[in-house]
Amino acid sequence: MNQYSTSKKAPKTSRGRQTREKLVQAAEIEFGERGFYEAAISGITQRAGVALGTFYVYFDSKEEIFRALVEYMGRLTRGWIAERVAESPNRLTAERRGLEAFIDFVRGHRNLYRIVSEAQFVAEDAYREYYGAFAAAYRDNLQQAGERGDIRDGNYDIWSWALIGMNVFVGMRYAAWEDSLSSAEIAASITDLIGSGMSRGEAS
Amino acid sequence: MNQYSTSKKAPKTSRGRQTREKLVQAAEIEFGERGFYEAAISGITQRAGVALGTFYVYFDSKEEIFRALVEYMGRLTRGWIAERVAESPNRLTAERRGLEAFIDFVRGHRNLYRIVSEAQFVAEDAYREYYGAFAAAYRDNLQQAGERGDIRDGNYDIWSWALIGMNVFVGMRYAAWEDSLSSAEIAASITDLIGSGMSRGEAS
DNA sequence: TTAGAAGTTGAATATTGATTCATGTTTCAC
DNA sequence: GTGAAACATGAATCAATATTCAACTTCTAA
Repeated sequence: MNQYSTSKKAPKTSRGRQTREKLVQAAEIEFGERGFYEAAISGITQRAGVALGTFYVYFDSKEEIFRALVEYMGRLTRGWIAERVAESPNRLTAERRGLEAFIDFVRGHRNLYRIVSEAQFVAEDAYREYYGAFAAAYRDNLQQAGERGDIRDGNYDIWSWALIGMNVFVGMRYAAWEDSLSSAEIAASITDLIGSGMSRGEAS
Repeated sequence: MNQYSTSKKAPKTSRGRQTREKLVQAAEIEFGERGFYEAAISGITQRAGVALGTFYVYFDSKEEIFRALVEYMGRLTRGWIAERVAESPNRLTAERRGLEAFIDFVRGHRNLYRIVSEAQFVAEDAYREYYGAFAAAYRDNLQQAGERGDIRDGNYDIWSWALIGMNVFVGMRYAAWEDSLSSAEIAASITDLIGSGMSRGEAS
């Protein structure tokens, strides 16, 4: 299983791989700006600088390139975050760095939200896999942190989804929609919340 | 400003209001099942039991009824939650009840997610208003709880979006996608997380 | 050098469904 | 009882674009 997953149309030469890559990157812009249905294949091929027919050399349909794009964005995002979270001294620091990285990523890929959330209709399985992959990785990290005694016990499955949701919504509001606050400020505020909770310490 | 907002086509009689209401409810199903673009006006009118042309008596376009639907769902959701959160003894209890109510709501309106998130492309302003209204209400609640000394200080704006994100994602995963866990269980796990945080209590 | 595999081209096809509109029906104030 | 406003109807229009395809070009192994 490679990055071309199930397609019968995988490129065989490096020239072909380049063209396919150009198409996927053009699709990021076209789908991001116009949404799946308003996006035109001709828009993608124009942006990629190839002829309309070339599209069908590499993809069977509009839906197929969209799926490929969602997977591509997922790999890109997870890779970017994993790199910047690596070797954090503890889970809370990893959370902070992860959110910072995510916000920075969104600021460089404004179309991420539109693309990913449209996958819900266009390719629901791709959508579930997208977040499922994040959740699985998150859960493992929490598990390990729990075993190290780094964090409290809890239902880490549920926690993972909750933490992803926080990241996604904070990213949407403060990175995709507006960027007056620095990623560090935002991440600090969130880390404070999930580190100590919102209750006052009186009961303990 | 009423629920028909800017439309020039507001119904004038109760017969008209009924027909319009039937159309919006049919739209919830049609848009929810097929998504905005695959949804057909004829599908909406058939479900509502009226003729195709009747649609244009009440709405100028497919987009307009979609906007109306998003607003309608927002009012419905907020109303439902507010009712079940009212008169909670403290903020954490309110959080728990709110999430429980939300999960139950989603289980009765499986199409909520598809509709709301598709609004991102179809009617971005309606989408922002949808979550903006939630966030504003949330922020006010946190503010009041903070003033009462019920919760710690923090950036309540950011916290609001984080908490909404948690609710949305947990609801998606455990209510829209799967419902093996009870809303009470889920809410308890989340309340635990946001109440006390994930750090162990050693430092304090 | 060359065959054929891989890649490229863009005009033509074919389907789909949103919106219009001319006509018919119901309601009700007077 | 009547006229007008409100409401309801569904066949016809029309624009948009995903996909196909037959011809052409580039590359590479032997």
